[in-house]
Amino acid sequence: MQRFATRIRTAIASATGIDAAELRLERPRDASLGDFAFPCFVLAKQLKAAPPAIAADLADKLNAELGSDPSDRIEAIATGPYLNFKVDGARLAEAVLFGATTAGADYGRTDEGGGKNIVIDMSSPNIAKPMHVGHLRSTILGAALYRMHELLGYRPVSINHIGDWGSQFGKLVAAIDRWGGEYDIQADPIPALLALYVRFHDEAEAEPALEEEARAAFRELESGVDGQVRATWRQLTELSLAEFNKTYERLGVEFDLVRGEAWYEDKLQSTLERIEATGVTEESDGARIVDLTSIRKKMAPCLLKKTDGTTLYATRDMAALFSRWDEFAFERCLYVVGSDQKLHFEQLKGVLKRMQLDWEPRVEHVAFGMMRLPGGKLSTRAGKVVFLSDVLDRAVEEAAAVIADKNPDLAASDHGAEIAEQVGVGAIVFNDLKRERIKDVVFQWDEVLSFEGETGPYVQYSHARLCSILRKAEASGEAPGQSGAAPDWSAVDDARGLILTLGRYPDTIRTAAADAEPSHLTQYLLGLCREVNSWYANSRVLGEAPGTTAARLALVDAARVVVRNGLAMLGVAAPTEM
RNA sequence: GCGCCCAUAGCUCAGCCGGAUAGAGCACCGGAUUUCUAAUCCGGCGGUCCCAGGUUCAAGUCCUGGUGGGCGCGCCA
Repeated sequence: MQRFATRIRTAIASATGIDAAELRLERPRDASLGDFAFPCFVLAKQLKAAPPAIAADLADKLNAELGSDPSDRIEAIATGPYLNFKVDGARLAEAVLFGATTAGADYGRTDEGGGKNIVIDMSSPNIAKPMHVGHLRSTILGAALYRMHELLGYRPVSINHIGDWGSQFGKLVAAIDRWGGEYDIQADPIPALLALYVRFHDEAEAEPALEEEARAAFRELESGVDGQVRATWRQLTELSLAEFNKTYERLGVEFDLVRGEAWYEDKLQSTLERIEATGVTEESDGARIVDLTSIRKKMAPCLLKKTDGTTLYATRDMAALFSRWDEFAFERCLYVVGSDQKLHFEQLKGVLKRMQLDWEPRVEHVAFGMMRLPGGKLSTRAGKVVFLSDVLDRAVEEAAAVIADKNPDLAASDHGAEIAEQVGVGAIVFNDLKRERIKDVVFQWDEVLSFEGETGPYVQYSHARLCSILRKAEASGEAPGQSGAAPDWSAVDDARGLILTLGRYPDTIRTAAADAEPSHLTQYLLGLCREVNSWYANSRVLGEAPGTTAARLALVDAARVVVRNGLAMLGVAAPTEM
């Protein structure tokens, strides 16, 4: 695939004198026009001629060169101001289809990352609070970016920056001291802790002494004393992590490092000194700040130390950032965090800029839009949340019902439950990665539980159908290894667009990773499946002339590989039947 | 008040860092199954690409100014 584009580019380059690297080939609006397109407008000024004339002229010149090898011919066709190129169909099919199937799970793998580190800060739930639908986005966006970078030869490092520090732990400890006995924290920790947290806020309004107890508890925690408070904190952390892990397992997500804010506790002092040493800090209203108005007019300063000398969120994040740079010398450090924290990351980067650290551009805030309910914002304290586990459970239930309806034999078999899990969870994950990450989303049950149209199950179903054809080919003795027939590539002439799409998979991964935008991949998969389904609705694969069947099976197999790989990148299972 | 982000079909969204006639899904209407799984496919309906200027051979895409919505704005995280 790449080969054809390169040949075209070098040919244009030698005919026009333009650097081949600067030439960008497009996709013709209408696939019947050709496989690649080059608009000639850009040459008009230089050659002092009208674009259509240039196109016609270039077509003649290029055909002489690109057509020289009759067995690997590329045809140049001038269409108005455009120069379109049509690759030899058999060559294209062979190169793309065999390329994908022989590479298999490694299709699209490159070493362009050179083993460079990509730090991905993702998920980051808060201890003692439930994971809700809002946490899903960070987790699966981060996981998808992880897999894509890995495929491109980078060495990703995922870090779960658990929210395990801060004044809210004082509140929790105080609440447990008071009413802990009334709740069964061990049995079902998260709801119990949530209830305690909510109760603290309710009762603290009437009883201010509670706030003081909370502050005292947090002071003890911060002091480093290994007493009762710390023991409680440690226990809370362990219980919560065990709960989170259940969800991570269902989502197929793992972390290289689980480092909460507390992990950076002993690095705060050195971090402050490091920043102070560059002379960018100053005193303001008794607090220690870094002024950022030189970065952007009226930008709020970064607060590093409160009046009372204690540290803040930004201080701890700066400590984390330096720690990560020192440890990994990352090529990119991706913060997969909601767009509501945009300013916070601009401030962190602003401090790096003022310190004149040249690696500042490598720190990127991969912001995503807010999840809201039809009634308004999510709020843990107000109880306006949709628990992630409930969403997954309901989706799996729904999937089981659909399978029982559409495929009763499968539902009754050993793996019926397993496939329901894969389809249900897949629907949720795919749905969340479907749109551009920056867009806000309103959580709607009927939308996330939809299995038709542009959904995860649609893609999974397409994959299952392809697998089914391959299974049947095996049974009838028509599979490639069995029949031994040479593919007659003219039998897939009607699938040109589809073949080109398959060839574009590696590039899709590349741009999705570069833009930190997995939706490029979900959209690609939806388009690919639409093309595949449409194609085989009209083209019979099995039982045709051996050469025809061989060629079409090659297409089916390549499509199967690409869909399966793409889903794997997203963390969505690809069942072979459903 | 200030800053950042978003705005494309009734609804939810694509639109390949400026190119050819703006595309899907849902919903609605109609059609396809003795055929490799109908979670599918085919057709129809549906557009002042928020508004006004500007840049350009070319603007949904870039710039400026508005409008509407979201988010944020010094001792919370």
